[in-house]
Amino acid sequence: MSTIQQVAKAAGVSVATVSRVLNHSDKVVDETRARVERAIQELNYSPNMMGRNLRRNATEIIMVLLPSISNPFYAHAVNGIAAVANNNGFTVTVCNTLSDRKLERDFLNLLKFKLVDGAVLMSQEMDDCELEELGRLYPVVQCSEYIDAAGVPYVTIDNASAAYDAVSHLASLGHTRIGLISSKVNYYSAAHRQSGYMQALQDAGLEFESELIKFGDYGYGSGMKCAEQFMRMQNRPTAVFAISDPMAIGALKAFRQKGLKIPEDIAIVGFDNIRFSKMCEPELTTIAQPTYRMGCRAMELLLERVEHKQDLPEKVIMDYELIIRGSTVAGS
Amino acid sequence: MSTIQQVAKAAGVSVATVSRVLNHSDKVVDETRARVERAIQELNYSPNMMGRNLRRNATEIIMVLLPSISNPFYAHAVNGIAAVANNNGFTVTVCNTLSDRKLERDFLNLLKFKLVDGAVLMSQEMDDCELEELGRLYPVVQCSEYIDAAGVPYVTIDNASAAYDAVSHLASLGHTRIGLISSKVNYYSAAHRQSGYMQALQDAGLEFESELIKFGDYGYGSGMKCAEQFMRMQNRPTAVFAISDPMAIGALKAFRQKGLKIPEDIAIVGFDNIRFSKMCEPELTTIAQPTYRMGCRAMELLLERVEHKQDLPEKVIMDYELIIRGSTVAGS
DNA sequence: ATAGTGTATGTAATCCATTACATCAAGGAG
DNA sequence: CTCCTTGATGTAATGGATTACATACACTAT
Repeated sequence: MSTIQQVAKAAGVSVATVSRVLNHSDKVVDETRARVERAIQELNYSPNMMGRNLRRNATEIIMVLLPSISNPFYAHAVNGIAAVANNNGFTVTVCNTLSDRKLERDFLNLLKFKLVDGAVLMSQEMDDCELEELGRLYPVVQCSEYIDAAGVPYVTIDNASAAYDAVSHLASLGHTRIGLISSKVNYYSAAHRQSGYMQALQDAGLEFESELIKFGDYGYGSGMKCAEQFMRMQNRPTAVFAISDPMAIGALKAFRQKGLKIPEDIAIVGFDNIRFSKMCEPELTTIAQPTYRMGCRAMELLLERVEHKQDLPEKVIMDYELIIRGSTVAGS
Repeated sequence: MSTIQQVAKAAGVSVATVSRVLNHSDKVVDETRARVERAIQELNYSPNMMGRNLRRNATEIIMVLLPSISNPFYAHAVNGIAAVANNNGFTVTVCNTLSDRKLERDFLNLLKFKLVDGAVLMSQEMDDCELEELGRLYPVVQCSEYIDAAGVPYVTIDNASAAYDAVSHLASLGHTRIGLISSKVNYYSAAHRQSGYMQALQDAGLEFESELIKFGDYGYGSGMKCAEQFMRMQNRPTAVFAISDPMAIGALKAFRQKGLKIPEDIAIVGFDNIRFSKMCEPELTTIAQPTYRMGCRAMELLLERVEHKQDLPEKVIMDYELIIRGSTVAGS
């Protein structure tokens, strides 16, 4: 590996001149520039980023923190984040916390240690206080999952309203016992979706019973288990809203295995519109978030913070869409 | 942000002593160490990694390069990679190339620029020569998708043999016209699976016809399109082997939409055993790769290269498993 | 001819932590 | 009592690039 010193010597100029050729480009006479560029070629030189970063105190790397890359929901958001980042000369790196506090902390240390310039948080294990401090010290934004109180900008949808629409859709189809498959993990989005569910029941004049809520972990398997619990009830629901597509699909699968017909015997609504929601049978009615655009928007907010050190705690609420398919209305 | 100098001054010692407290721990008397640690606490100091990395010429960060985080197949491998890496004090970062050569190059520059210590390649856009050079210059290993000729270590399964088993399974069920859904992208794994398919046909005494091969892009949608092509044939196959699960599931969906019964009218085998393969109807017969363990093994190889600069081009072939489910044998 | 202006380039400080080598004190051997 | 060893700590060079400031030169205006 050659250094800037070697290039300077080879070109017969000072390191400052080489640096000028590499960067600002101003005030270097053509002939000198040519000599330097030739030397760079010959030595196959490329600047050592550690040296540069140390001096500049910036890396132009952005980190995306998410709990599990195996959840396809995140993929589109990451693509949106990356698109905007790349357009602005930043590189994006994905860090998989596995919902582990210690791992999450390790990754966040990359911010502290200045190894990344900023972070997009797609879900966090930390509490409001920690997040609030993090937001004060470093450029971070939240995307999709968020904590409002922490003064950290976020991009999200109105989860309560989306859940309200999903459940109202079921109610409008005549269902009077509507189950909820929620999450035992205590995410705010889950709480909001749950309160949207409650509100929709109330507005439809339906009775709420605690038995109607089961708790999963966002995965297929847990959806199946919740469905089995529903089927063991004497007075089982005729419709179920699951706060994630994999849980909805797991439930759908379990119901069908027991011989129930979807949507005749039981209707199902999911959340997130993952690709597979169109592949299962019947296709799944679900809420679509504009994940790609949410990622883009989140990255734009982050860029403002990284570049201009602006720290208005912006809040962006994006539109969602209820996509009606065969799991609630036969033949659609 | 405080520096080591400030800590040294606050503790009334030299920077060397502070550094010793931070690192080797040898030869620092207890009382001094206590003073330094108190100063570190008070100043809320943590070492600047850029300075450290510049000096040490290492970052303890490992990069995983993959074409698309939305393909669930990669997630498990990444988890395996991360597990081993974390156990050894390394941080793992995932870089999403979107199969874009330029993006891939940008990410690989992180190696050149010393911003990461090594890389696990899960699929590459570059040609044999570029890969060979990359392997000579930096610690890299291949996982799953690989190029043999480049002298870069790899962990994989025997793709030809796996495809052979899949197709032989179909032949043993009595199918005589067996279609293949392959990839138009020119990955070696696709070529190997295709040659396993050919070999199995030959060994089963079946005729090959070029019409029996259709080409997709690994995704659901392309699987559906291929299935539609098959259905337009006068003499359509009674069984199909797809080299990815999403394509298999897409095909399954398309066949069912046309009223075909699976597996009675047409049997389907996929590849990768993604989670959905158990969620679709009927469940999908597929080849399972030990993805998590492959990730672990790849990371172990990489660690040898990163730490001991060992450069034997090791080749690890792992076992796969044919998982027989309802898409080929009713009721299983 | 002289002062003044502007442009191209060089010198050296700087970012922060690590580490080879230097120093100093204390204790042991002769 | 002197010399040597050992252990603890300090001094300063080092890694590579950036950049404020200095210098040198050419050219214009008077």
